[in-house]
Amino acid sequence: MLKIATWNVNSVKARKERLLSWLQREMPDVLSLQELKVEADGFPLAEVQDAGYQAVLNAQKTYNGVALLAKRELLDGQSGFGDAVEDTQARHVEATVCGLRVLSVYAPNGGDGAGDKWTYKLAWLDRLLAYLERTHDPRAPLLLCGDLNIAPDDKDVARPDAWKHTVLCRPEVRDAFARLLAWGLSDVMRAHHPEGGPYTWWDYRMLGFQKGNGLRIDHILATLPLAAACTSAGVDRNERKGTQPSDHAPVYALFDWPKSA
DNA sequence: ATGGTTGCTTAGCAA
Repeated sequence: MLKIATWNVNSVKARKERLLSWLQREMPDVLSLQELKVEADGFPLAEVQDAGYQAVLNAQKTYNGVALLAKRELLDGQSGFGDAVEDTQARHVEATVCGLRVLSVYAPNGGDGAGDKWTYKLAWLDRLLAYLERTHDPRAPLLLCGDLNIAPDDKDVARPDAWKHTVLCRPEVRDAFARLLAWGLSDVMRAHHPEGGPYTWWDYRMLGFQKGNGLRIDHILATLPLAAACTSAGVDRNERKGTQPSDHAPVYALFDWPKSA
């Protein structure tokens, strides 16, 4: 059994104690992190290693930054799509663990949906798909984990009318999500929660969590050989409570898959 | 329509 999780921690510095205690309590085999917001030397590597984890980082100062943590060896770490685009934002890292290729991604938010940030988001999602098509095989065991900044369906939004025209819900990004699935990825959360949700993010503004104004924008997508082995999936909603929470809760999925693979 | 909160950086941006 493999436990895979993904968590946008919204600053690994601000979330260090929460991250370490969550790791020790939940002991996922693999944890995908987003929004580290620190350079590599600001990442709490020694503490993470003390907790029994290896790490592969694509770190960046102030914004973005992604990582993969794992109890087993992380092999062949790689960052960035290696395409023709000049991109300074750290939004992708991947590695092989337990025979799986695992990607941790932080998709652009898209801002107000009018300017450069929106153009960049749509282009980045296109580049992600092109990268998968170019470098990966959907018949192989692969996991795409992270904050895609897409709520795939109105069922994934507590108040769909309020969010309908935003960058998280517009048809363009829902189409990008659908194209990832068409390539060969399966939304394991949807498979185990066909009713929609559970939500993974609540805006700090407007006291989103307190008002139940959530969306499902963090995802674990699996190619078919792995999706078939997924036995359950959920969101650790409690981690959004208490003092100094991230605005995202951890998302996890269990797979009937050998750790030794 | 606007506002509300948090984090990084230090007044303004990003989410």
